[in-house]
Amino acid sequence: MVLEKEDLGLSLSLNFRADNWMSSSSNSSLQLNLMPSLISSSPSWPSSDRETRPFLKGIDVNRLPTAADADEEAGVSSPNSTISSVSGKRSEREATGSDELELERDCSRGISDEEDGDGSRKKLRLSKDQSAILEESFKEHNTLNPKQKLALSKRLGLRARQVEVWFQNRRARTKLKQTEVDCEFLKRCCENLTEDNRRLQKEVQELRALKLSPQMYMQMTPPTTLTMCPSCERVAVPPTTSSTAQLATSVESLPCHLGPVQSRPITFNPWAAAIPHRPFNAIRPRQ
DNA sequence: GCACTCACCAGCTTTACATCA
DNA sequence: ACTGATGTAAAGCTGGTGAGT
Repeated sequence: MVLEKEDLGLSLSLNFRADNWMSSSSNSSLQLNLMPSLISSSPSWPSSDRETRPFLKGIDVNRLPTAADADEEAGVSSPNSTISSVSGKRSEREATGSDELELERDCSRGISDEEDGDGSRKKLRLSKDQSAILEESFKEHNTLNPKQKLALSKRLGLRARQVEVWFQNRRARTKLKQTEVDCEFLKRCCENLTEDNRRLQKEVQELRALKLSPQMYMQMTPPTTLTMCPSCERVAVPPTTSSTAQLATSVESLPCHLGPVQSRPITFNPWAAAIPHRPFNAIRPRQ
């Protein structure tokens, strides 16, 4: 069975406003929708398929939490993290070799009396319903507080650690997808700029050719300079003749309420127009 | 203020499993 | 039917950070 990305409920959309891309305070413009469009389509395995799979020979990895799991949920929700978090002290802690620590570690690995004890790691495959519920929960909030984690783990019949891991991996997948979208977008920006560059180079060549014939040069319409009234933010209508004098007086004819104003040329930044603000709504900022 | 512990997270890796040629 | 390559997702490992003591 091959699952396409659509099967995972991942959908992408590129929506951006060209005028606010560079603004750090702008709204999210490049939207990435990684939420399940169809909850029922998200799981890796159909439940019927799952029932026939041979991979659960040893233990039922979807078993309800055991007493050890209950201990975990009661406070040691992330035993592996707990160990690893004390990065500098890890060796110290392991050197102590306390029974509690070993038990805790075993719990985190899913090792229990029910397992065959050969050290092999049995892989959990979430059921269709479990995946759907997790996706639904992720859609609401991509991180879980301990209370939510506990409630979800009980609802799903999983260990809190399993729910935690699922959310971590899900965030990672979301971010990876976001990166792919960003790369694709930047690639297109690059292509557009290359095309612009080619067009402008051609224009420069043409202008240089015109410069060689002064008669034509004098007949040319002067370069348009847009001006803006600083008070009302309106753009002045550019002069339609080639008269330099009229061009010079165009500032005074601005639609301004405050009398003579200074002109303000409008600058156009192709990057500002082309590159939308990079959204990361789905990604929670690091603590 | 400082040291320590704890919980959580991101990033990367490993591993089990499914699928396909 | 078997097998190796490959993709995917669950889980492990490591280091960083903030909060609490």
